[in-house]
Amino acid sequence: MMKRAAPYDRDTALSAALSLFWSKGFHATSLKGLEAALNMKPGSIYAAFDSKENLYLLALERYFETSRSGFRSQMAKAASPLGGLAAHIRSYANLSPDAAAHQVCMLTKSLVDTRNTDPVIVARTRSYLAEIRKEFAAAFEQAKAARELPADADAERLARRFQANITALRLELHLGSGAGEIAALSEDMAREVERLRADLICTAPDSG
Amino acid sequence: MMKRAAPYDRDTALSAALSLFWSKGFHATSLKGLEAALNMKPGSIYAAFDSKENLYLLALERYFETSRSGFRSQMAKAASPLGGLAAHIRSYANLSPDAAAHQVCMLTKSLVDTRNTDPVIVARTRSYLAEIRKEFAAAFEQAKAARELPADADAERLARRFQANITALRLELHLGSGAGEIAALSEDMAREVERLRADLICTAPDSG
DNA sequence: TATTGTATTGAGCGATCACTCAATATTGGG
DNA sequence: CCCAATATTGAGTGATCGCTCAATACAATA
Repeated sequence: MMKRAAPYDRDTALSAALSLFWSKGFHATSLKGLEAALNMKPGSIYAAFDSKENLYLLALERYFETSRSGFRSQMAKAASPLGGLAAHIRSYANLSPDAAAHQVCMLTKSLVDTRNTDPVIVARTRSYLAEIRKEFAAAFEQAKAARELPADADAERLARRFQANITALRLELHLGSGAGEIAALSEDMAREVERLRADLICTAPDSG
Repeated sequence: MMKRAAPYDRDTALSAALSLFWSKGFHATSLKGLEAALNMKPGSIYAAFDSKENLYLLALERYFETSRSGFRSQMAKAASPLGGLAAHIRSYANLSPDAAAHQVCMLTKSLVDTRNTDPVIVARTRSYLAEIRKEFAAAFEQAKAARELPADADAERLARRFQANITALRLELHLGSGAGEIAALSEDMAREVERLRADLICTAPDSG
């Protein structure tokens, strides 16, 4: 006796759920909205995903996996680690306007939305943010190995700073600032990364 | 015929409302929660504040006024404009742990929470963020006037960058990172401001 | 102190919330 | 072609949502 095949596509459904949660946040997303977005009746949703919270967690996981693998493939294409990190920042400034409005980091949104209301989601969000930061730190370590960075550079610290920059840039996109302002901001951030190169030195000149 | 005096303190009530909205966000804050926080019955709340949305807007206004005047008095105490801006950043790293957990910028939270659900709140939030940025830009202009910055420095651009840094730093506080990590991040940001000083030059040395 | 205008009260409104489950539809195996 | 196993359905659950309003308590005048 074989199981009946599921007539819904789990990946499509999760993708639709992610899109809605990303847009409205956890609390402002209703089951009614999810029913419409997933094209599923409440019973099917609960049979497939157990609860609204669990569906959110699954969508968040999907977001995390997609983000991380996207970053990895961007880095694989880069000429150098630091070049890849700078290019990653600049890539946010080149998004189409409609894609740009979408662009708060889902993890940031998740953290802000549920920080004092849903400990389970917060814990998961924290760990994904840490995973992404580890990814950044690994890239800075590669830069050290490639002698792009001095051997005593603190990869963890640079990674946290880098992640803070990305977060702020994406919030600015979410805010809907003009393309020129976004370009200037991302350029400032990208150059901050490039200025770390070991062959550049900052000095205080002699006074007078 | 005189009016009966209101037995509730409007300032105390707004402060309590702000605290609750700040903690939970607009959507996750219920009237029941507000009744408890303000110690008012639903009828009184609606007589005094019209609607949940309007109460939120009033609390947000209060937050904005407090933030701006706090920044202004910090700057008034500073030895120099750039010094004041750097000190402002460092001040976030010196908060007590319980105050730190509270510390997402309410405007950031407001933007993320209501971006696709409440246009009225979003519009007000945008304008407050712009007002704060104008405050930062004015400080950078003062730095130019005091010859701390070169005359061709772009105050608007520096202000946007500064605001992005503050936003990211406060998100990191909200995330609950360790005191050491927060201190390192804020130090990186504060030094970025100080490095703008006109008497520091970055050069690329001769190769070899 | 009686009157009058206003502030406060809180039960309860219809709508919507997340969610359930008995009934039904659909499938592959025998 | 029928049956057993599973997926889907959607009306309906109790709880809670934001909010209202007739009733009540109160303070200032006359």
